[in-house]
Amino acid sequence: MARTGRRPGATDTRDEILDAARRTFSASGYDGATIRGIAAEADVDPALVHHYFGTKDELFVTALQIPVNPAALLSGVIAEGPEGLGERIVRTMLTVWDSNDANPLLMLLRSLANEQVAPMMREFVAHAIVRPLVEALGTPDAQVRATLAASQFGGLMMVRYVLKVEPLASLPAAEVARIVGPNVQRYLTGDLSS
Amino acid sequence: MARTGRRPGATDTRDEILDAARRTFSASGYDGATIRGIAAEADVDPALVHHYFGTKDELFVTALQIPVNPAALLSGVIAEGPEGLGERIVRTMLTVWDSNDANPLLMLLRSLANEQVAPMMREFVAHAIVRPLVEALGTPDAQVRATLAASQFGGLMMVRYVLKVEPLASLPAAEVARIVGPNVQRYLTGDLSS
DNA sequence: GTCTATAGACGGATAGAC
DNA sequence: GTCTATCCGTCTATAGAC
Repeated sequence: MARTGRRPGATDTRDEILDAARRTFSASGYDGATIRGIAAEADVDPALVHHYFGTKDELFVTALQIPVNPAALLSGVIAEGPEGLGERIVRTMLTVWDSNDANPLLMLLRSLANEQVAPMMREFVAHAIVRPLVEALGTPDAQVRATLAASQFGGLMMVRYVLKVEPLASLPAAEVARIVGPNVQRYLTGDLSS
Repeated sequence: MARTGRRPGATDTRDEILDAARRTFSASGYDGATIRGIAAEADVDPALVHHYFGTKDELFVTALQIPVNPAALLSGVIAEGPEGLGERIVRTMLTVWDSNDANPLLMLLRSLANEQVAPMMREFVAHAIVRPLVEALGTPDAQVRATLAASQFGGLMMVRYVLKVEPLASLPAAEVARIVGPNVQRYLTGDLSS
């Protein structure tokens, strides 16, 4: 099955453009990325990009189709049974993504991140969310705990207010708080090694 | 303190532009929002926007300065003590944001969300993350549980890979999995009413 | 304070030569 | 298959009249 080396008789310009597109979309976001920029990154003419992939939107969608199917990966992890599932999922996700930037979900997330807004966002999270929590906790591991809590806050807002995934988007605030609260509490004051 | 009605002798065009900017940035994202669009929303000439706020970037920053200081809000919640802090924070956040769209953090988040990418993202989360989990769980509340897990995944990716907030961005995958795993596990198979 | 007019730049997309 | 040339639209930003 291994297919090493360059196949003779065919150029791989198309794949090079695709790779360049993935890198550029991930780095600059969908809006920030330009056809011209992608072409420069791939060292080809901008017209070639259109020639192979049509519109910018089609290129983006094509760039999302990646060999490694994340759903299949997830299914594999699930198949090992419910015990310790949470830890296995997180470890698998992070391990894959730490080592592999060409990842569709990561590319999607980074494509969301506008270059000018992302730094403001980090600033905001650090100052308005993490810092007050760190001061309130006052423990050596406060920074980790506060950041973990922030990750849950951020994900909740993402799912509820931006992506509006049901049923979480429509659940009453009090009910969500009742369910999510204990998890945040564990991050802040609970035993993290258990 | 109440200030009802329009004050005589001064126009409030500036505030109207600012409000329009907040609405537009929240709805369309930073890139998607245009000075022209904001001006139209405020029913004024585009040049006026520049006149009052300078560049688009300055307008964005100004729009972020909101009367309600989220850090102060958070401090108030923290001051009530560590017991039940997690639930109180989540409830306070959601309650404020459910009723008030003119919120800086929410505006930042939505400004991240490109109009073309956000739907793809929702699709991806629903199909590649939530659906496999729902099928694996097979319980009536599987949808809620899977969405909650997705919220933690998303927040983690946001903090670790997009915003790169330390120390969470540099922690080894295995350690993050050990810490975050139990929280995900609770969402998937734990008792949500406790 | 408000608007008209426009400069100036950029990016997506296409036609067509080679 | 690849590139040149270019059209066309959109945007920010400014100068200046009223």
